[in-house]
Amino acid sequence: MALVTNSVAAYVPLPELDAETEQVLAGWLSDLDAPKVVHDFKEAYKALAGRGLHLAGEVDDTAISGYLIQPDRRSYDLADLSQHHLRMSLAPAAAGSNQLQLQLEEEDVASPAVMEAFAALQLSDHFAGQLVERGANQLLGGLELPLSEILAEMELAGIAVDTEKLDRLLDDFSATIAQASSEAFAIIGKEINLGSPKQLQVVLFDELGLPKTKKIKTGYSTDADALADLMVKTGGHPFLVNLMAYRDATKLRQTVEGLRKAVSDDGRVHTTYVQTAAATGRLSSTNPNLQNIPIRSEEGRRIREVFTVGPGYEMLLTADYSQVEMRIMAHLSGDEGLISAFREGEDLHRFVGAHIFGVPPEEVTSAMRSKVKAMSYGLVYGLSSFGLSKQLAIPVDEARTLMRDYFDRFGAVRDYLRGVVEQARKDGFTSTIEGRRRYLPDLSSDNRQLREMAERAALNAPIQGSAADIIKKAMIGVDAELKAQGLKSRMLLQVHDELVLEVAPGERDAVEKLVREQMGAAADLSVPLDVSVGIGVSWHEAGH
DNA sequence: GTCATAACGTA
DNA sequence: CGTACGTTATGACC
Repeated sequence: MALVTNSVAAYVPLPELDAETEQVLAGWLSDLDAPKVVHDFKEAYKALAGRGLHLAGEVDDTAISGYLIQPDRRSYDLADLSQHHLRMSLAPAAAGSNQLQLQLEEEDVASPAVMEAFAALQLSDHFAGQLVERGANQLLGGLELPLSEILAEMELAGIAVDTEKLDRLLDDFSATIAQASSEAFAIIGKEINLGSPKQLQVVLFDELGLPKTKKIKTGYSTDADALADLMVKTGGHPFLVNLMAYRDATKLRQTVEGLRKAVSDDGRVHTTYVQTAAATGRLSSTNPNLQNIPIRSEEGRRIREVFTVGPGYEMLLTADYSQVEMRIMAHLSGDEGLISAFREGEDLHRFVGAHIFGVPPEEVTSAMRSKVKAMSYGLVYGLSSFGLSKQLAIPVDEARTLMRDYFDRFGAVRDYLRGVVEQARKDGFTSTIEGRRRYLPDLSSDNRQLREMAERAALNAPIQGSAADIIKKAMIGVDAELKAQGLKSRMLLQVHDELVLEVAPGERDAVEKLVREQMGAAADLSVPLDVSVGIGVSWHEAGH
C-alpha cells in the first residue's frame, strides 16, 4: 500500500523496536495531517521495510486501525485477533465510530504508533508460519513488498494535467448538459431532475407510457441498456435522445470535476493505489480513480488529452499487453489451437472465427469477428449462452450453437474452465501463476445464486489474477532497469494491463526497449506476451 | 451525517 | 443469467 496519508499499510519488522525506529514511527504518525505527500514516508518506509506482515487500514491523527492481510488477501480483523492472540483490547476510536483503536494493557506506551508496531510484532509470530505453509513468502517478499515502494514513488510523482484544457472541457460538457436538459424539459412540458431514476420512471413509464423495461428493486430500469431498448422500440423518441445526451455529458462532467479538484499545487494529480482492495490481486486506484478515465467515446477521449507530459520531461509513453487474459487462458488451458494462434501472431478473433464458422480466415466477416470477440472475452467471466444471446442480441439457440462450436474446436479451454471450479471446490481457493490465492467459500453454498456467482469468480480469478501478477512483476523489472541504467524517466500510472511512463529527454529509445523487454519477460508462458507501445505529449496521443 | 441504490467509467 | 473495481447523485433515514 502505497505510502500515502489516507490509506496506509505499515510493514513492521519482526525484531524488537529500537529507539530509532520508534522515533521514526512516532514522527511518521504525527505527520499524517500534513499535505498529501509526506516526504518522511520514504524514510519511514526504508526504516520499516523488510520482513513482516501487511497491516492495512484507516489512519486518523491518533491511531492506525484496521486489519492484517495475508499475501493471498485473506484479512484478519484486528479486533478478533487481539482477543485471541494478544493481551489487548480494542475500543472505538471515537464515539459512534466504526473504527477501532488498539489499546495495550501496559500503560507505559509512548504513542499509538508504537502500540501498533507492538501489536504487529506479536501478531507476526502468529502468522509467519502460515506464510511459509502457504508458500506465500515469495509473493509477499518478492512481489508485493517491493511493489509497494514503487507505487509510493508513482504516487509521489503524480501525472501533470493541463488545467486550462480541463476547464474548457468543463464548460463544453456543461453547455451540452444545459442544452439537452432544456430540450428534454420542453418535450415533456415540465422540469424534473434528470439525474433521478425515480422521477424518470414516472415520466417514461407513466406519463409517456413507454414499454416496460427490465425490472429492478425500485420499479423499472432506466439504465443505458434499457434506454437503448426504448430508443429502438419508440423509433428514437426525442426525450430519450436528450436524456441519453444528458447522461453522457453529466458523467463526463463529473469525471472532469473530480480531476479538477484533485489537481495539487504542483499541477499534477496524485492518485492512491490500493494493493489490498481487489480480491483477484489487481490494484485499485482512488482519490481520484485514474483507472477509469474514459477512452471509448470520442468526447470521453478528450479527457485523456489533459493528462500531459510535465516540465523537464519529453513525452509520455504507454505500454500495454495485448490480449493478456486470452493469452493466459491459452497458457493455463494448454489448448493447442489457441497456443499456435498466438505463437503465429494471428489475429486471434479472426483465427477463432475461422475455426468456429468453418471458413478460411480471410472470409471471417466483421460481424463474425465481433461475435467471437464477445464470446472469447465472455468466457473469461463465465458467460452463459443466455448472457451471450443478450449481449449480441441473437436468439439463445444461436448463442448456444456458437458456444458449442467454440468448445468443439477449443476443447481444452472447456476442460480447463471446468477443472478450475472443481479444484476450487476441493481446495476452497483458486491460485494464480504466482501462487496468489482467492478463497471462495460460497462454492459450497446452498444458495444457487451465491454458488453460481462463486463459480464464475473461480473461473475468472486465476486469469485476472495472473494478469495482475504479471504486470506487477513487470513493474518491478521496469523500475529496476530504469534505475540500473541511471535513467531519469519514471513510471506514473498502471491501468491493469497498461503502464504510463514519463520519458526524460533523450531517453525514449532506451525506455521503450527496456519496457518491452521487462514486460515481455515478466512471465514464462507457452505463448508470447505482446506489448504495444505508444508515444505522445498527452495520454490520449500516447494511447493506441 | 450515514446508508443503500442506481448508474456508469475502466480493464 | 459476465469478472474486477471507484465515484457520483439521489433519496430515505437518523
